[in-house]
Amino acid sequence: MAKSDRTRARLQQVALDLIAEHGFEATTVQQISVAAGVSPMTFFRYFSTKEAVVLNDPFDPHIAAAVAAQPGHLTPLSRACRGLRAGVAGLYLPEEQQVRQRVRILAQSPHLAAGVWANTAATQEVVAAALAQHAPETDARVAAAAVIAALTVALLDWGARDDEDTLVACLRRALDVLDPAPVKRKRA
Amino acid sequence: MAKSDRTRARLQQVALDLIAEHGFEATTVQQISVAAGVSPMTFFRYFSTKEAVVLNDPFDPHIAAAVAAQPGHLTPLSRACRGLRAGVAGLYLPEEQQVRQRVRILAQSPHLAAGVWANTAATQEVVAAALAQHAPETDARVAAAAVIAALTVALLDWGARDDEDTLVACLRRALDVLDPAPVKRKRA
DNA sequence: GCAGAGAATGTTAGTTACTAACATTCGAGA
DNA sequence: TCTCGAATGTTAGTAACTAACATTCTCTGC
Repeated sequence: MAKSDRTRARLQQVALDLIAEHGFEATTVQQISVAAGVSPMTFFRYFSTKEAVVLNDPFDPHIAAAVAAQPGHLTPLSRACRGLRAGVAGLYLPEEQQVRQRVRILAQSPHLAAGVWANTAATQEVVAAALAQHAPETDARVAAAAVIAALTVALLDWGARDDEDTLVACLRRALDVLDPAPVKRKRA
Repeated sequence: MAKSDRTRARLQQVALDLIAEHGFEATTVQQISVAAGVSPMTFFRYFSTKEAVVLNDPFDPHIAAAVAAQPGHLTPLSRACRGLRAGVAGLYLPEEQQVRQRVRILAQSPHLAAGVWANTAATQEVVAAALAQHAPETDARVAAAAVIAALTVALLDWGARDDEDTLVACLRRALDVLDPAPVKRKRA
């Protein structure tokens, strides 16, 4: 592992610990850098903004393919939901508890929650592009935004709770709210 | 009109002009204040952040009542959409062109677009609360978020375009994407 | 018209996020 | 060991905000 990777990991770990303890706004970049034994400048070389250290999009653009693969005769919303369901199903989360810890931080600061939404812009675009093959562009954008918003809210909600619910199940339920057709036929 | 109202209006007008011309990031609070003949401190007394001068939520919390009035046997998504449709129908926009000018500014900066979403938090909550009477809370939140996201994207999309489309028609179409049942029966 | 009260604004001096330009050290391979 | 490039530091600056306090307006009652 290169030195830079270690520094980045150390910065992020220290940042998450401090923020979890004192809150996002109350934690300064200076504190983080000092605690990581590094100068503030170095922090910004690894994370372009303070938000970036805690924000990282769990949605993978590869789901666009899954969306595009859905049959074109469905409504844009259904296509998006079914595609996302397929994408979510393949989600591999090695350390769910650590993910939850981070999401918890996000859920607590409205400022960060807005950042999460902004961070999904790329995902929204690819989903919208996939939908636009069979629907007007505006409709595609609207459907994509609705689905991603639903997943985002479900994610934050999951982070705020403290039960045994699994993230994947939670996301699936969110999709069911928008597209209530999880019919699993044994055979057509 | 009190002096404070005039100052606020002047600051906002000057800010919108400058931002429309040079962009949001490129316009400093200092420039705005000077152009308005006032000190930067005064700017912040009227607008808590630079964003606030351009951000103001067009969604009125009174729509919560319309949502709550929808029949409980429908799915949360349908209830939300039908409620919002009723709310949007009663939308009165005196100066649609000025609204569009402002929305155009919002649509151009990703940072501001995220702010718009954050600004809808209050509306989301009241819609979710109205839905929660007949659905699990998480489902209610998810449906509310999806619907508001759809309207937000439709709003920004409308601002980015330059056609003769009216905002209300645009919002209605967005709702149709999520709840394709605008059936207008003559008589039951 | 005028005095006083309270609102509106200014000044000063900070803190924090972030950037640019340039100097320095560190680490791995020749 | 030398050397080159990566990693980091330093310095100096800009811009968004904030707090505390001083000043100037503006309206109201006399």
